[in-house]
Amino acid sequence: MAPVIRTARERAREELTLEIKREARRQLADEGAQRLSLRAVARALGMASSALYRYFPSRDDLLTALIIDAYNALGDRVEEAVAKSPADDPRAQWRALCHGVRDWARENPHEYALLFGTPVPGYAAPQDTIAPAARVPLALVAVIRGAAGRLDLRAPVRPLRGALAEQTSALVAAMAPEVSAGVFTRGVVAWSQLVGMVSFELFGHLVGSFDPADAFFAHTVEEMADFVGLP
Amino acid sequence: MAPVIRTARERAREELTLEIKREARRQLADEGAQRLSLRAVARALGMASSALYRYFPSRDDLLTALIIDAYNALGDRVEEAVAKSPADDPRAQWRALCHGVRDWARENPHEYALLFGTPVPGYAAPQDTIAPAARVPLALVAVIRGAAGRLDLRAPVRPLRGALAEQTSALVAAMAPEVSAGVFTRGVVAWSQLVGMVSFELFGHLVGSFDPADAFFAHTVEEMADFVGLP
DNA sequence: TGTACATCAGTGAACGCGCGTTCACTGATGTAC
DNA sequence: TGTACATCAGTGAACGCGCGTTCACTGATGTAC
Repeated sequence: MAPVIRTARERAREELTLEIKREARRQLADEGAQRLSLRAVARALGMASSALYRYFPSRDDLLTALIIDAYNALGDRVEEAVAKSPADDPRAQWRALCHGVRDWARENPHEYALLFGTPVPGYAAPQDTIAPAARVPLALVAVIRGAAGRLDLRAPVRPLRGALAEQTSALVAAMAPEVSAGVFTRGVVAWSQLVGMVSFELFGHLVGSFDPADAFFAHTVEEMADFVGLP
Repeated sequence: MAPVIRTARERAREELTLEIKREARRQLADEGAQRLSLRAVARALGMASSALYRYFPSRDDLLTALIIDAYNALGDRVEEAVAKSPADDPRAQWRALCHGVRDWARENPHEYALLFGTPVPGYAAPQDTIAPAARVPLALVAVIRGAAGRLDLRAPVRPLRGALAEQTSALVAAMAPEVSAGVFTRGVVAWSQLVGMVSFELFGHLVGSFDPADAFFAHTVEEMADFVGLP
């Protein structure tokens, strides 16, 4: 019963939804998330502001859509970068992942801030954001899994105790059974270091010390690869 | 000629300046920086909103004052925590520093976000914020300097090349001449990791994995102490 | 294929709100003689 | 010590702006017979 060919209405709706998001993304890139306004988007598109409510029930829903799109844009970029690296070279893959995150962040600073900066006040991330948000962490886990069995840990991992041992073993069992719990936590440490470093750069905390940050970034990526034990 | 005893006017001005900041800080804690409004502060204090302009020339100046106060509050907390640790135990000092940052951040999440989250759009940090902002990094450098000569690097530091070697040697010469350039960069890596990890926790990126984060945090602090080579 | 009705996109006015900042003013505090 | 003048804090009205959201409506598109 459902027609394969979309009706004019359906096509128009899909296109306008995309155009609204595109315009909103443009304003986000210009001004940042907190200055994003439905009325300004409607104005730029030449529509009445009330018309947007046919497409997004509220400003927060538009924001959610932008967040999901941003996570997916970052995920696409990173997955592609990793896939282009040699399949048997975890260190090259890790390098690609890190530079993918940084390059995307520098090209889209406000979208990066929307994902990893201060949460928008009063906004609660709905379930739909979880899967897109997990893409880069999952890519990182995949890189480490690909190196399982040939990891080279120069500094021994400290044993995990108590609550941490439980949290980690649940995650390892579900995501990376061939990786040791200690190495898995090192991966999480490396991931938080990566985001911390990119945030430092974009949010201006390296001005006067390691700015420009290219050399520091490249060096740290290698150091953290060592830390995780990637061959 | 300048009187030692302040006039009533001067005392009133100092007190009201403090009260304005106190109220602003309260609203910051409740709602976050972007919802902070001069009019709401004035309302809470029972004054006309125009009266605040006798104390702060604009909203941005009030924000700057809050940022400086927040950096100093964090700096006080961390310096005190480090000072309370055994003078000859760099690892204990590092531990105190890290937990000081995290505890303060959890107690003052919106102030932490003001310092380390998304920069307020249109706001440019003036010179006055630089020194307060440097306090925790300087405390970290002091911890590493105190360990100079007895560092225990299990994984060798990669050599610094080109621009990074230059940036680092300038900083090391000015701040920590007894520390090697490689270890100095590891300190910066540890600092960015610390902020990344605290941001992950406060901004909700550990929900569903390492939340609650106490055990993960404590473990990572030790791992990063190893990474920097603290005895 | 043509008609009658239902669905839906988009409009424009309005509600109710809050904001930062300016300005002419009043009245209290401080200063110089 | 008392007076005349200058300084300053605080007021209240106003400017000019923007926002999210609702609602009754018109007119085009889609659907069932």
